[in-house]
Amino acid sequence: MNDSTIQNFKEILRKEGLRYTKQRQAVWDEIQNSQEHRDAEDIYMSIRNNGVNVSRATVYRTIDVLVKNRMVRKMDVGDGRNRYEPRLDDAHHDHMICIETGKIIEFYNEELEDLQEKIAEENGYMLVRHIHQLFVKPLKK
Amino acid sequence: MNDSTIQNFKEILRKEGLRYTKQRQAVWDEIQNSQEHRDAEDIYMSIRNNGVNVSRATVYRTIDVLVKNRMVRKMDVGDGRNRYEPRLDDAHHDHMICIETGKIIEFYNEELEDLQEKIAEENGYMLVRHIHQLFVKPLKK
DNA sequence: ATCCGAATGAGACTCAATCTCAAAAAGGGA
DNA sequence: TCCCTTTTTGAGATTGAGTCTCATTCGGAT
Repeated sequence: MNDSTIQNFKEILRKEGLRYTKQRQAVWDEIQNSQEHRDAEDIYMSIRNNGVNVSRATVYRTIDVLVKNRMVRKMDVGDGRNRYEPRLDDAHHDHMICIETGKIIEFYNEELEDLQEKIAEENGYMLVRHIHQLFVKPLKK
Repeated sequence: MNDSTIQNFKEILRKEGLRYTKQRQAVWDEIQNSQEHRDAEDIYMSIRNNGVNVSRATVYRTIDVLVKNRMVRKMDVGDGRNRYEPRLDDAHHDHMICIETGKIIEFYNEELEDLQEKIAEENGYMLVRHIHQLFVKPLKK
């Protein structure tokens, strides 16, 4: 919502040859203003509740642009609905999903990251990206 | 297709309170006889081409039983279609997917497995299962 | 061989995501 | 500011993997 982020967003649209519209801004604002892992329907409804008229098609189309430009991270939690979270300039992290409560916990482990690159290289490949989710349940006390 | 696997399959059906039918056997045969990572439609079509009449509903229902009983592994490669592979008695492994060729390479790394359990525990959780996929591209020579 | 509850299958349905295309809006030029 | 061309939007249709329904068929215990 601050000026620099808006400028950055406009810059990306320009680079992609796309126009700046209030719908696109609303999608980015909505994702950016919440640090949660939300699905497209949730984002769509929130924008409408804020009084901005937008369609699902536009929400999905805008998310694609944001994901492509690494402003938003798309995550598949395995339940059929993708979740989205802002990337801002924070570091990479993976997710732990509690199978009892549905809670999503973020984690980052340097050793794990290095190991993955090493495994890819040992097989003659270069690591481009990865999906890593731990499905967990609370430790019994 | 050999006797011991058929007996094992019958045993599982009995344990689940399910009947032994030629459709269920055909689904298990089809998955078992190919070490590839196949989608449900592919499995369905192959069975029909082999002359066994079966419906998609039965294929999906049977796969659920096989997955539950750890005879088949279900994997989400992120393109909307789950893939299935027989587990037989081989050890656990994860997958590396080449983004240029679509090739799926299996890998297993003990250190990686240990690290995941450690991370879960550090957060007060117990690791139940995980999804781990490396999207890679060939190293330039 | 009979019988009854379980299994099957054709097709309806679900639901996230994508597509369509007429109408609306952006933004550059004058 | 007003035009004009091109892009964007949105309502609703469509897609496609997977699930559900329920009348009919089948397994298998007796």
